[in-house]
Amino acid sequence: MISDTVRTRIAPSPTGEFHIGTLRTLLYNYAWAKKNKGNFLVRIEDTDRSRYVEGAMNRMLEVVNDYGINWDEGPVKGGSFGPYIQSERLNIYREYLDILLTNKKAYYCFCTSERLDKLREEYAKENKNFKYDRHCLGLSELEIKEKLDRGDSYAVRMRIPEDEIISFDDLILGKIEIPSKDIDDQILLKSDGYPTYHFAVVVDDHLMKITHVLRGPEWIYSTPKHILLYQFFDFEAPRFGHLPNLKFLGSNKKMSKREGNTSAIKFLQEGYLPEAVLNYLMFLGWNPGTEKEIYSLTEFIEDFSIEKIHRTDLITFDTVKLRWFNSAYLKNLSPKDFHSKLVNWSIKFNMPCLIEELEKKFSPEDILNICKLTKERLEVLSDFDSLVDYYLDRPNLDATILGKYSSDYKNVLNFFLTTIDSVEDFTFSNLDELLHSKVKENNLSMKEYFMTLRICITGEIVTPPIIEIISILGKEEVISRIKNSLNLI
RNA sequence: GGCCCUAUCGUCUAGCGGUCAGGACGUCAGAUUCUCAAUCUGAAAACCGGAGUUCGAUUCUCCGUAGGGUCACCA
Repeated sequence: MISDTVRTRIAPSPTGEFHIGTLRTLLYNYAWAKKNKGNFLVRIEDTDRSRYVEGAMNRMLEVVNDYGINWDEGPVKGGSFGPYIQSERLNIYREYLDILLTNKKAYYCFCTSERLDKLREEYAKENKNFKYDRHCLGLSELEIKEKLDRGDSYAVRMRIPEDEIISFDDLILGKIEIPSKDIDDQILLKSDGYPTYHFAVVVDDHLMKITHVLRGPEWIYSTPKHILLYQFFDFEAPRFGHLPNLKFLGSNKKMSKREGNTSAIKFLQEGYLPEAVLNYLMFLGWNPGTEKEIYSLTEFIEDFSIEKIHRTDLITFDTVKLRWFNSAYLKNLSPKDFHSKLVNWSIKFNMPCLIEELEKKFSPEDILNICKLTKERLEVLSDFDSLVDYYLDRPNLDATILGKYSSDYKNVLNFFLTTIDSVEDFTFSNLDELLHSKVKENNLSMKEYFMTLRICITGEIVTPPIIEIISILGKEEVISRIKNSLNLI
């Protein structure tokens, strides 16, 4: 009997960057385990030595950690079902392989890759589906022993039953039936002594007591092989659920590096908040059936259910909507939290950020004000610099732009110069009240006056409210900027 | 090509035989404080096609069509 405790896993291969699609798969598995008060574990599937990338495992674990996901068992951390790295479990696989071999559920194959390639060519010529011709199945015990003793290179294949319908009840797609005659005698042990994915995954999921497997759709067709292996061993199989693939907008193939950013860590580097990315990812194939859209991880765990996962083939990863989620999270931050996220982001990812320069020049209080004004206006943290440069540098003034908003900008600037010069208490509320009433009482155009001031102070036509900005810059600086402008034009 | 799977606004989706087919992003228009953003209001925008079942199909069945997946000693 399979364990009552729900146990799920994510099993990445250390062959490169942790994929954003893998993060969604992880999220669903994690949520399912946590919803059921179960365990979620990380296992590293590094049986392909040719694609192994040094250091990739640690980077992957760090990414998962950066996204704020905690796993209960895994490499480094450990657990009672370890080791959690497949290359450290070779003796275990060998042990289980021997069971299959003695039960004649698997057989040695001494075919060379040359022979297999030739076979494939022949099949292709006749437009037939490739299936291993079981050339080595007919070998006698003696022949096998001879070849083994001689040290011939070999692989081990599983013996797929001749004519059965293998069916399973997919948690998402429902009943799936695949005829065994369409399935190839899958290699279980490669000639380098490492198991293939199909073999290792079954042994490990069983030994690690995995109860539910939510994975990408590319596994649908190999699930019968896994089911068969469970049957060969007389193990109870976990429940499988196959998720829809992710693609980029405008493409109809699953996300590839060529088309855009597929690396989970890069989103954080670009200045997306982990919780925003996670929130967006939640909705790529799942929906609570209500109108709630902003989900924390905890809330997601609460509402998540496998039944609500969408049955479809391809889902568009839409960066525009991701940006919306991110800006929504940014807006919700207090100025203080925004500030610390910004600083931490800049430090962690070694991203250049003007916040450092700003802190040298402005008081902590002013910094928080700058944060308050800025967080409403950016979608990703990396946009920050482009929104605050005028706090540090005086603008290069362009008289033609000034002329666009006022035919008499010198007068306007002189008006502000004298008015501002007279202000004693240089606070926002005071300035706001004073400047507005002055402009009004002289029956002047608000737009003309404030736009001219804005351009003079910042050099931009789009900024937060200009009076907020001058209250932060301070009287001295503002007067100096206005005087400077008057001299230039 | 064989096999498996899928099909609602541009995108993510709600819908589980009877709905003015709902929401969100995006787009457009209006309101609003000095510009912008935000906010609020409103608009345009979808059931792939054809048969069948049914009093009635977006919903069930079949056939097309389109798309995805898979056919490695990769995962």
